[in-house]
Amino acid sequence: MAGKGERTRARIVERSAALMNHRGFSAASMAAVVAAAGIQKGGLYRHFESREALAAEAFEFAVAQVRDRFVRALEGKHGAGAQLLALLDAYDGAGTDVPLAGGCPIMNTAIESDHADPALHARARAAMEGWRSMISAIVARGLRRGELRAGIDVGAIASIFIACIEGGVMLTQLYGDAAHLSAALGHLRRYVSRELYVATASATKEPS
Amino acid sequence: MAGKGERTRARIVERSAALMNHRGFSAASMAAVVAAAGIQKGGLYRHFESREALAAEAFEFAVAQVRDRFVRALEGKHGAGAQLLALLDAYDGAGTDVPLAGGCPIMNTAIESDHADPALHARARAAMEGWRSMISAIVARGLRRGELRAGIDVGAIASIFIACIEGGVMLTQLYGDAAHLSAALGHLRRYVSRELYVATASATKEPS
DNA sequence: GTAAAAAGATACCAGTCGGTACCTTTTGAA
DNA sequence: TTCAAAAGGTACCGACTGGTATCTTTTTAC
Repeated sequence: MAGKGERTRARIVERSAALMNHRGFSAASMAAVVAAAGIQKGGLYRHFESREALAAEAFEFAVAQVRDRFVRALEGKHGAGAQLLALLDAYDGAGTDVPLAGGCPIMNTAIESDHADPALHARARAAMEGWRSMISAIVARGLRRGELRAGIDVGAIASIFIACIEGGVMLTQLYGDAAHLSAALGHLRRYVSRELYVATASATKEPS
Repeated sequence: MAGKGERTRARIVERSAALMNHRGFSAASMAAVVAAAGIQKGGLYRHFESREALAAEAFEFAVAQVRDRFVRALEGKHGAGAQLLALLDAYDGAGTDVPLAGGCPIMNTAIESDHADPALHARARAAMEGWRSMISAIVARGLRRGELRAGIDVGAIASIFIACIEGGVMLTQLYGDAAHLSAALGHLRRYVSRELYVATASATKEPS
């Protein structure tokens, strides 16, 4: 049965993550949270020490949801080029899916918490670091295997990828038009195939 | 003398713009605003109908400050390539300058107001549209004059530019490290010179 | 210099914020 | 079936929110 309390607690985190990614992990009021979670305040505070603690868990949940999406997208992909392209493909149509419905939780929180909530800001930084290291690892491995052009800056490429993607997500959220994210993703695909690739197309098929 | 009231009003807008670009145009409290402006609430509300009206003016002021920076950067530059590169150059060291100290006000507001403040969201969209049309106009003129490669998508290039820049600004704000924005700007510079340019280097020097 | 008008300060308002004490209901092991 | 523990609901708290009525001070035209 897993215990009713645990199920309720999980439901609160899920609903809070969705609500707070839209309204802001700092900005969303407890009144809105309890309404979305289908519970009263007295009941909610039995499961969480404070609003801050709930916001932290909801943020980590939202980040994990997005991360899982991209980890799944990498399954079965072995070449660095194929993995980078798989990450980009994973964004197509992601704008309307649950995890990314309110935009990227890391970017949202990075901007919302800047100069306002140091604890949340640190969480956003840590989450972004995970996202960066995921891309950096792919690029670094591709470099070691000679699949990607030698001499490129691993950290800079991670920054370029994330900057372009996050900016595209922001524009698509702002205009309600997926064309902006598509343009950014298309640009990165061309960047990968024209500037980073050194191996032939077969490199995307043969592992190691 | 310009009237003491007008000077006070201008001071309130300036200080509010700086404060709200850090704390959020929706999130910053009136208590913080009046403290930053050096005035009491009763005095402030003589100049502004409501908090919302002040936030709107502060936002437009912040946007105008940033826009002016880039309009100035374009002065004397005539070729499309030179203008695009001048825009990118204008970002170097801009992270610590007053207008961009809290990040791009358009992006900040786009994310903060999403699903929370429709009026502010519309202002962010309008401001972004101005930013987009500035870049689109440069690219379109470059196309007409044969300076840029034919067949490129003007709107898509504007999206790519803004996405990459805004994402770079966000990363630099998040980490407090200008390297991320520099990587994004360097990427766009290479993109302009390798993918967009069709004319020789002389095209950057001879107007029309 | 004077007096009216503009500008600013003080002190308050109702409503909402996050949070909690306390009571009722539900759960689940014996 | 029983009953203690867990879970949830109700009603409240002080602090803070945006906003305003009212009084005092400063500015400015004459």
